[in-house]
Amino acid sequence: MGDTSALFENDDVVYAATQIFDALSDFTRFQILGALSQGEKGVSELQEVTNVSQSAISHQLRLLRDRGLVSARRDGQRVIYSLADEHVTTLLNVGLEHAAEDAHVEIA
Amino acid sequence: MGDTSALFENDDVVYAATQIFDALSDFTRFQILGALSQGEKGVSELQEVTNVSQSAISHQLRLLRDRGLVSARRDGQRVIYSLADEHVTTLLNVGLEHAAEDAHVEIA
DNA sequence: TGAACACATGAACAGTTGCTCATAAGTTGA
DNA sequence: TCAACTTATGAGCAACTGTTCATGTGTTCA
Repeated sequence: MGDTSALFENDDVVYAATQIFDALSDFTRFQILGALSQGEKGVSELQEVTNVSQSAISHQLRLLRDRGLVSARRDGQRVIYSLADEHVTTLLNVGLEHAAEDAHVEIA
Repeated sequence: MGDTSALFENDDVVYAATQIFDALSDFTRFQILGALSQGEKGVSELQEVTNVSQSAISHQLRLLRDRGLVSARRDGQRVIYSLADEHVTTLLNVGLEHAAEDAHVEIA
């Protein structure tokens, strides 16, 4: 890992970092991204995972699309979403691991 | 890194992860944590770094204390804050690196 | 073409967030 | 003890967030 200390002085970079973290800070979005980290999925599949309404999912997917975290392709009537950024997988895993440690949950 | 995929099904762990990310999702808090990642600091020093009011800093420090991300000790009139959790440093760095890459900023 | 299906979008609303302002609380030296 | 200094806190408020509800858009198949 490079020396990141100088990056703290670059407001644009700091802001961009906060935006990434913000995307991961909501329960529904985290679940969506978690599901997508295990493979691309359609909206109805994501709905099963998250247990919120179709509309709510779509709104969150729009936010994630706008921030460049997921990308979409159409397959007939369905729209298939996938992670647009490998970075996200890393952050999800690091965040989960740390949360699990704090909560004393064993990692396989 | 262990296999984290099972953790996505543990709502408590997922929620804990979102709370960590939430702490990192605000510009002021990110600056505070960034400054602290380079060593413990008093409130007035943090105020210089962040350029917001003393009250605003204190409110954010309270949130970070409540979430267990920073710890405080008194030194005379001053109160010295430091990171309570090594995890945070990792996340700050990973987030910054990724943000810098996205923004095509060179890392030393 | 039209009905059925899958997803997206806009408005509206309650809940939350981060700030300011005023003030309180803790510490030191005179 | 009191004034000066540093930090913390509560109330209040404008801005933002995540959801629901209603409806729109795009696609398939008969």
